[in-house]
Amino acid sequence: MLSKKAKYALKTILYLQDKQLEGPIAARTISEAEKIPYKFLENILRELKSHQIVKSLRGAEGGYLLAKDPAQITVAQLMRIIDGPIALIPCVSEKFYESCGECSDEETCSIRKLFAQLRSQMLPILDCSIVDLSKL
Amino acid sequence: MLSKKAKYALKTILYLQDKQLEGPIAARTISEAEKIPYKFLENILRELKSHQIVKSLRGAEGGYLLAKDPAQITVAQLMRIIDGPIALIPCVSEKFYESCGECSDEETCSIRKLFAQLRSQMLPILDCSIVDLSKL
DNA sequence: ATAAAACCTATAAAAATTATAGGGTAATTA
DNA sequence: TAATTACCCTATAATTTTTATAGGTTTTAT
Repeated sequence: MLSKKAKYALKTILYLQDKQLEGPIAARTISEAEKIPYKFLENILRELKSHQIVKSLRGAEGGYLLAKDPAQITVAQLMRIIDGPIALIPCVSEKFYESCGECSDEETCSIRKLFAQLRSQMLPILDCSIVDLSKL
Repeated sequence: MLSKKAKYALKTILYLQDKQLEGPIAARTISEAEKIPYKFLENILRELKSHQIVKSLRGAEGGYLLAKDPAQITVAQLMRIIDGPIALIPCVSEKFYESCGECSDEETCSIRKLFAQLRSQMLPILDCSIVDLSKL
């Protein structure tokens, strides 16, 4: 399941995309519009900023903006930043690979093959850009 | 990510499938062979039994057996029993539907459409029977 | 100057996951 | 029939992860 945090992040990005022309949007504004706890949202925004998904302007009249063309921002990117791997077991994760430890032989592990297959089917769907979301 | 518990359950079922001809297998045996904490395994086996995945024989020489043709047992079934929904958000789950609460309009929610699509792509892969796992 | 807002670190609270404890009950075998 | 084996069940503890809050610092526009 997606974490609440990841949902918040998605909503935040969708909101910023929507209000792109209005200049920087304050975290407080997003918090109220999307009913996200303000301080929690700040943490999320900081993570998104550190991954160059959003940028920010400080001081009065400051706020957040998308850091790049929304067509370049995908759901998979956001999920990875907030929740980590897309894959359901770590030993088939591309970006967050870890040995399961438990299975003795990774090559012949039958569970592994299934989840590798699953991951590669999931990926193209999640690589959907946030602008294309509304066109589904 | 799959929970450790779900991995344990998968391993257990695979183990039982392998040892099918040897009659009932004691939880202790599975626990030692697969390095699953014994008491934790008992809990898992009880859940699997309540869902008619395994059956049990009590007393000395007792143990667990698959309750049905392994061709009829799928990875998706096991995941649902142990971890709940396959879907990544509850409002697109078939067996565990719940309103997200957060989005005002489920019909037009753009996130929802993506995850509905994702779920329907995941399902056929996870509906793989445990006997077919080794044939991948 | 003042107010608004991002920035940052730490901590707390809640929930979920993982694991253990301790006894009860049924069946087998000696 | 007594002892042993192993499933059955409920409760609780320990750990980890998730969610949320607290309290400040720094920056900037007015």
